[in-house]
Amino acid sequence: MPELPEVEIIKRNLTESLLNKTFLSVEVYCDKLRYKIPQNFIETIKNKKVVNIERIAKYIFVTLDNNNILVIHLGMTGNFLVNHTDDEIIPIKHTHIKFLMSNFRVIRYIDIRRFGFIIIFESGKDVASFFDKRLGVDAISSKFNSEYLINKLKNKKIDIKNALLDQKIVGGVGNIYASEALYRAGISPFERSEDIAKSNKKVDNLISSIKFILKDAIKVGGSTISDYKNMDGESGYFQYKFNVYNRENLECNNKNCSSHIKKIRQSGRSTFYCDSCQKE
DNA sequence: AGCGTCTCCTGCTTGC
DNA sequence: TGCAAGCAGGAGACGC
Repeated sequence: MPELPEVEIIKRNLTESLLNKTFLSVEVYCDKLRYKIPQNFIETIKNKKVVNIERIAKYIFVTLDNNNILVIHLGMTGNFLVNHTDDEIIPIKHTHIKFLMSNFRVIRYIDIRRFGFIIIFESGKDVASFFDKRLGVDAISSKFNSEYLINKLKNKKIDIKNALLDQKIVGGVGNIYASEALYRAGISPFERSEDIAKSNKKVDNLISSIKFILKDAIKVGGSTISDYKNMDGESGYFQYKFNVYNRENLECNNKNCSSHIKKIRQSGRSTFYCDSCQKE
């Protein structure tokens, strides 16, 4: 599932193919994504040049030379596949949008579950007001610091695992890296957010664990990025070496620990943890 | 207001 | 073997 590291790699990949290039054509095969693709989508993009691409949390922002901004979220299964027009373009199921760029790159947006979306904003101001309500700071930015996090957690009764999933608290962490970061920090997923906020040590540890895990995953993804061109588009995401995620009943990777990884449900989401390394 | 649950979607896995 | 149920998860909607 694309969380911050996967989105960052996809953003870097898109930058290579899109930046300073012009959309020659756009084809929409399915407009029913999380938000319906608007009627004017094609005409808004066609013949426009990409002047900037950035990522905040799990969002990718593509700025065009008419100042319009494409805001992209990959949902659960969204991905972009890049080919050259000279390549054999193998048809792939669940291809919803196809872009042809002025550098003869064919970029396909593929999204099996269609939880992703691409919306267009006319200005940066519109983008800001959209995100003010629903997004906190980016998890690997310097703005994600102890003062910020303590402030966000201090009155929250929810489990810390749930807090990490709340994009208004920290942007970019999803269900997989939330479990991984808590394991690395040695913090129980059940610990209440307001209690974490009372301990500077825990807060600092949690922040550095989150940043370490996300940056480390970007490094791993970065080394496998060349495979993207030849990918079949079905799997899509690189595999990080998880310590807890999807490791139910397997031995804890901590050499000094003889426990096994537990899997439980927290607010309808699976949480993986080690009950001996992660104590409240 | 704050928090938990449901929902959208498809494909893979599990169980009868 | 075949079918149906269960599960996976991001984030907005909804309900208490």
